[in-house]
Amino acid sequence: MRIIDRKTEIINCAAQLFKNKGYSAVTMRDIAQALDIKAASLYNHIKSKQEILVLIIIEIAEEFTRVMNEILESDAPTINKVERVIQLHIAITIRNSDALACLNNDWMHLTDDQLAYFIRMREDYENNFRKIIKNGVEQGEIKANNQEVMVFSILSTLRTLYLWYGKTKKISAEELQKSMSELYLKGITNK
Amino acid sequence: MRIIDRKTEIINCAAQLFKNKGYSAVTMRDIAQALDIKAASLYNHIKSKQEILVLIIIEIAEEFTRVMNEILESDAPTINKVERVIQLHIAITIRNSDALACLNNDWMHLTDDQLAYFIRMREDYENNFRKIIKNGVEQGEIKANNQEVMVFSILSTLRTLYLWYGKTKKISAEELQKSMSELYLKGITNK
DNA sequence: ATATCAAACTAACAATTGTTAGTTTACAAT
DNA sequence: ATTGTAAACTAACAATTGTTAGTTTGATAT
Repeated sequence: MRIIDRKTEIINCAAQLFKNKGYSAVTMRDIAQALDIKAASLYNHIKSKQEILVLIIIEIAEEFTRVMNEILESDAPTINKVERVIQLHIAITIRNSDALACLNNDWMHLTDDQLAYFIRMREDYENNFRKIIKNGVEQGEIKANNQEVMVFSILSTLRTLYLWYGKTKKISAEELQKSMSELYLKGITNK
Repeated sequence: MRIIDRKTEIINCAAQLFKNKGYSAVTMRDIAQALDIKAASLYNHIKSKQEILVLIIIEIAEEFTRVMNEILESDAPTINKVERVIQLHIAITIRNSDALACLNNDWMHLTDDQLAYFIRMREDYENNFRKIIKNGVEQGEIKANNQEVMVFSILSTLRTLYLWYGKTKKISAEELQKSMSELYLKGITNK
């Protein structure tokens, strides 16, 4: 076992390829070639192509689930909770944008139990964020406009952050966090 | 030629399948089966699988390009232009969400000229929206916060609208338009 | 009745897919 | 020196892929 073991190297390499072309369009030979080995050699480390997908997606999904539960259970004001959700997405995007892209685009290629597990986590995540917003409205912190639109707008942006981050001139995590909070909390117009 | 000809039926059917599983994971036999014919029969109507993808994506992309240019050239206030962009995405989402999903997820499977053409349209679209925001800042209509964050947040939401629209309890195009404008222009917080 | 033609069919192809079996290599520990 | 082991290899497989060639069907117009 090295500092980063071979299996992890394969997972990371695969995630990068999946990000660019999608799970289905990437072959085991593609992954092998990127690592400068033969396709059959991959099977010394992983069980199947499916397993690679599962390992990429589930770990990230569980992290989202875990942190979201922490945020939900805290007794901070709603605005603070929304900020922490934004922070969570930024942090994971910076740490592992390849896996995030894969989670977003290729989750439907999971099968059976793993697929059901993922879908449940995803639904729970959305519902928990919905609860945060709803609670904010009840506490008078947040406008009583269409809550669904708020929920999906914010989550859409956060989920596709990986498409933007690092693309234009570099922006720090702190600045991104600040700008996004400002945008969603106060809007874009003057006055 | 019927009211809706066979080729269009194939395109629409394929778009729906592509939406669910992605271009690469859908086989010609899948498309054929959904139409209750054999795969080889498809080739009486279309030239290749690639052609289906091109026809789905390019038409929509050109529509976005065309309308964006109209909006950009108008002399309406910035806020009005942003609202019209929102309106554009809502309209196309409602009319053809399958094709929109395909454009979003499978554009990278275009090849050669079509790929270059698409990428150029996409870049132009983003740049044009960026110009609208920038102009709004210069006119004093919009806050001088991080403009990039505004651009990508709004476009992210608009581009993934197809994932949400029609999912929860139905909301009219007008109400969606109103809620989204309100959200982005004024934010979610009270006061 | 005959000809036309769109649109389906059957059968097959060459290439590519994920995967398995069995073997070799190179280095570390005994 | 011998053994063990991680990690590569070659060769091949059965299935699936997009696609082509040639044929049949069924309705419409002459």
